[in-house]
Amino acid sequence: MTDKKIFSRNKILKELYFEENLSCADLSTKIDKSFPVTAKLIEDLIAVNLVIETGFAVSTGGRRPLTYALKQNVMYLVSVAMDQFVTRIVVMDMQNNFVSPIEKVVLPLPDNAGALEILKDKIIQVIHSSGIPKEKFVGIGIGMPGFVDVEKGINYSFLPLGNNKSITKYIADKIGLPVFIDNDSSLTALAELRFGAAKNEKDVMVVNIGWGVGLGLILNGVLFRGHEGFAGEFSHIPFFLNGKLCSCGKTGCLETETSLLLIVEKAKEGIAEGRLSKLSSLPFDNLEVASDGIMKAVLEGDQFAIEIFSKAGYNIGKGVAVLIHLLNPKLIILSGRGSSAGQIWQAPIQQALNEHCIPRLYQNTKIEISTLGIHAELIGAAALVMENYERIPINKSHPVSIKAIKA
Amino acid sequence: MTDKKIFSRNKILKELYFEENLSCADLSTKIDKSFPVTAKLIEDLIAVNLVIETGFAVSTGGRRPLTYALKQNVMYLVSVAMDQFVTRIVVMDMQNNFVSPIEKVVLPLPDNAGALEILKDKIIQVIHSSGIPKEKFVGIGIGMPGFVDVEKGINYSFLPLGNNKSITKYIADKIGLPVFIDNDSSLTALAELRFGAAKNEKDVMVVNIGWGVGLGLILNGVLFRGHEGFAGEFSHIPFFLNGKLCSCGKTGCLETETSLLLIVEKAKEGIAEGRLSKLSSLPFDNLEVASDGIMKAVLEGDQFAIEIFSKAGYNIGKGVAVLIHLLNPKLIILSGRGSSAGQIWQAPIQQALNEHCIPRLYQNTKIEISTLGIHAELIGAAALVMENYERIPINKSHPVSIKAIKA
DNA sequence: AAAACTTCTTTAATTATTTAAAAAGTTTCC
DNA sequence: GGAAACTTTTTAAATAATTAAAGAAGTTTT
Repeated sequence: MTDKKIFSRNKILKELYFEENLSCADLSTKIDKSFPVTAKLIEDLIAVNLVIETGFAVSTGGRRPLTYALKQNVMYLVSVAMDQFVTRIVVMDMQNNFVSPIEKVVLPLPDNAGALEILKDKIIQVIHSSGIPKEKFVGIGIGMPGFVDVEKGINYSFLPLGNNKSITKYIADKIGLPVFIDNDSSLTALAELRFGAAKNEKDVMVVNIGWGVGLGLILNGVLFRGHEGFAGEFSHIPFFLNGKLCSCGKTGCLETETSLLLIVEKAKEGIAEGRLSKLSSLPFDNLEVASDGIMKAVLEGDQFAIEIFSKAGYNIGKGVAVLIHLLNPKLIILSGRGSSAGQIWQAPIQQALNEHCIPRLYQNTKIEISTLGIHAELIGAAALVMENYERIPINKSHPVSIKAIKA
Repeated sequence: MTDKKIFSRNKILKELYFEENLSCADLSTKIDKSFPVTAKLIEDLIAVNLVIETGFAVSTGGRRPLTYALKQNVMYLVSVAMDQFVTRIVVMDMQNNFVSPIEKVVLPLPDNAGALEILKDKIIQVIHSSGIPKEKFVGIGIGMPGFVDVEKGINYSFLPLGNNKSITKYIADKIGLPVFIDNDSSLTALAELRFGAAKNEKDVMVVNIGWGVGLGLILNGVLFRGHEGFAGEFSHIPFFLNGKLCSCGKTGCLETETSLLLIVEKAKEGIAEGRLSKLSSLPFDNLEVASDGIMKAVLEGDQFAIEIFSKAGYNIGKGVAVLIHLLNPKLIILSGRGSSAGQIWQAPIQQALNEHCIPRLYQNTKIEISTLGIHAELIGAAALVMENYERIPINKSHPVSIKAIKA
């Protein structure tokens, strides 16, 4: 089988990962090959047990097409979602299921020279304890905060490795699987684009509400990363004249007035000042538990919690107004950890848009809360590997590949 | 000749418009066809006198390639650049030369029901007085302010035509040539992308300093227009808490603190307050003359004029800081009318970036002043037609096309 | 100064795509 | 209610494109 054919074959597998049950006609247009070529490739893939027929799709006015899907239990992925404090690792299958328990590791990233090695060891551990043979893994996808160069596999903010060495190469060498990294907000957006509310949409902003306020940009139907891969630094746009010092060293950044970190802080302050609220019993030193607790209180109607969220939401909305003016998106998705607070975001954001947007511009822009929520980054990390699937070099020791090549 | 061949043939003409003197190998990759196919098409184009050989290019280490270019005096374009007050019309050839005098028409757009008809008549007049037979015109490109839907050919802000009828269709029907419209800032960016400082760049922001502050976005190497085509509304992002009412009805928009309109106003105020300056003799009721005069004074070192520009520049810079955070561009080009003030913009903008940008982000972002300047929009309007050249339906009465089809 | 290496051009062989036709299914209209 | 008209998928034959190979022209290296 020629390199080109393998490339097309892998593109079919990739398309079937992103969308189950595609017909030969669908695949033909998606991989940009003619029907005969596509049909032949599918036949081969069925012969080597990577793809199966899944019956007929409903007719759209003509003959019903045969549909195909990836065979189960043949290929797996490792997904890693990191934030500044906690790292989650999980094994996923090609049907987007978690097939191992989500391993949660407390792994603070700032000023942590050993973080990368711990990360590597934990990934190995998760692979081992999954009981799945390593040959069945396609690759490892990792989402992380900071300035990430996707191509070079470097994070300029965290996980230092000396001399700008490649994180992906480091882990790939140690574990023996292809590794891909990206910024956490980009992966959140990728998850939404491929499996969430942004599916099949062209221009979508995914606001990743977490300890900061990240932004993943889907422009012209693809993830936009910018010249050096640093696009989406929503958190640090100069936006307020509040004089508040930001973690980045500047003042007045967007995140000085909105983020889950700020919300936890405000809650802590309020409780200290004696506000009556369900929040009074929260352990404010544990950020994850505290922020989850506040969001739970919001859903239960706690006045104080809602008040804090409304203020933060209004400020996010003002930032979103800037996005709408500059990029005229069709949809804005609120995703990430903070999306657990649900519809509470809608009202204050809409209020901000009413005040700060030209009507013509936001009239046709929807705001939606992610249904992927906290899992978005993990799903995005898996998707990242598969985005690059056709580019993964054929590893001779890779049974999955070998079987297919023999055909 | 099949439709597909005509499509590829037109793509060659298009590529030769955007870049003179391309080799067959260059064209082959650019139109995404094999060498034999491309060679055949070029042969045909030479046979019908649309393309000529232009000798050999310098060797890049091997055999010197034969280069080709568009034949002169065979095809022409009409370019129109509108702002809210003045409209410019000119005939251009395929070598980007103005081949007629630039016709300047005072044509105020706000609340002007008859503007479209005047525009149409003026275009006809320019075509006639150019003395070039209509069959030699490929099409008409028009840049205009406002919310423009490029596909539908509608401007939601100006040039009303009732019932959302298409401006392009209206003019095309009356004149008998294909018409394309776009937002003025988008065309400025297109000109920079194709013929200016953004040539061959991937991620560039073109800041169009005029009566407002427009923005043309080049993302992933192509002009980005957004979901409905309204992207780039830089002027009206909510950015200041100055309480100043903007023309859009909101307060605190970027353009309330920076734009040529504001600069003229500030100059007028200053002079009225008795500031000593070369500006005292300017006719402030004539915006064009006044703003040109102030920019001239800047270049001549007038203190007061420089002071005004520095403040405006700082505020643009603060806005640019937002762009850099969100989109991580490689290059920012200051274009449009205001670029005549030249390098004076650099210092205050850099100052703003120093204060409001994360160093890592703006370190590798350049700021440049456009060399296309005031002509950018006209050049962009011509480029707009040629961008769509392969899509222009073959008009049977079009000698240029007929000659080629016969082959 | 000749050999080795690049790059462009041409021709021939291979490969892929297009097109036409058949098969299977849905909707419409008399 | 059932045949006709319309859709869409699939198959097979015709057409067109790409690729590979070989030759030509020029540059760089040894």
